[in-house]
Amino acid sequence: MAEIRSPSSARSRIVEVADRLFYERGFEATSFADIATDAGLSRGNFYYHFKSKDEILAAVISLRMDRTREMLTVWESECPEPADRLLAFANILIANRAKIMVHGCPVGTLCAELAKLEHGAQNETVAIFTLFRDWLTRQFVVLGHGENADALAMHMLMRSQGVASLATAFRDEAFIVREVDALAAWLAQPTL
Amino acid sequence: MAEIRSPSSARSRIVEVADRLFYERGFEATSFADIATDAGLSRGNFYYHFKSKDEILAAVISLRMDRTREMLTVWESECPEPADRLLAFANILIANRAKIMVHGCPVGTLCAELAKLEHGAQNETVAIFTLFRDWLTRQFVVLGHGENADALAMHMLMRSQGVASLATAFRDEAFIVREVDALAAWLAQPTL
DNA sequence: GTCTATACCTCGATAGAC
DNA sequence: GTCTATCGAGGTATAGAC
Repeated sequence: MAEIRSPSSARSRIVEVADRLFYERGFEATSFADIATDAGLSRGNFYYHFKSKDEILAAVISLRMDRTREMLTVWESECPEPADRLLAFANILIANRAKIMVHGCPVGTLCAELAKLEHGAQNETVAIFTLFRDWLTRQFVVLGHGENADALAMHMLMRSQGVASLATAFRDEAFIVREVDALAAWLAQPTL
Repeated sequence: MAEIRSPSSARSRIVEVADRLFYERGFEATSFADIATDAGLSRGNFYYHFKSKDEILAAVISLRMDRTREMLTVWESECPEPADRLLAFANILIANRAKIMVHGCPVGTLCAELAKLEHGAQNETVAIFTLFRDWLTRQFVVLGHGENADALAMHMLMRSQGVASLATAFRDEAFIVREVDALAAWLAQPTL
């Protein structure tokens, strides 16, 4: 049976391609022509779906927000124990190490780029960080670290960002594994 | 007495301005016109000093290399104890917190941008990281951690990168101070 | 060494035929 | 909904007068 496309398939295809290219090449370095080519559209037809580049950026950030929420929900259902949930977070670095060694963390690098561009959408990107932050905080609260749960969450986020940054610089897989192990060890007795 | 300019003063002025703009706005987002304007030159005269944007980038990276070497030398002469030298490194985050909260780490953000652009100069930027890495390693060796001195050095670099990344995202000064304190505490008994 | 003028390209964005 | 054609702005880079 022939494939039936929903009316928004072109739109979602654009967002998917933009999401990938913004990650791989950066927001500014990605042109409409790049996205249109990879999405199989003409440049002109592009503006039927998005009126500006900022609109595409907003859609991409929204997509990443949704996927992050989904991922956190999956971890919650798959890991009844908060300790295992925190380990699941740490293991993103292992699971995505190939891409991280080439393009860094999707959230961190976009946030840094938008900060330098003084782009208003930086706030929306930070909101993805906040999603992680609040979720991590809740796990630390359940573990009995209510007092400084948020500081511990920020510490975990910080280490994941640091590992991603140096992984991109040195492309050292052993470093990533070593630091994830160290993070897991820290999780056994988290202090600040 | 009138100011006497060395023949390379225009050149060094360009590099200084480019260094600042590449940090504040990013490499790609900075145009020749931007640099020329801030350096007080016409666009045309620009190419008398630099034949291409990549040449300016190379000069900027070289400048940062020199300044990093100089900084490390100063720390060595000001701090006889390796422990104090490591603290001096950690304190860059405090000293530069205002700029870091807006533009991130100069080395880390440039390295991430060049990685996405697949720019050959990424290797030269990583060399600045290596300068820090080797210097930190030497301090840990003197402190008796010869076995995993390099891993400890990478861990310190990693944490400074992570702090810079989240500092840019959340613009939280208290977070920086807290994490530098935590890093100092870790330095008292560094483990991985 | 410094300037103006300009070539040539790609960018984001628009108009209008189909 | 998709296309081609095109605009104006801004990018890198060059030529040539002074």
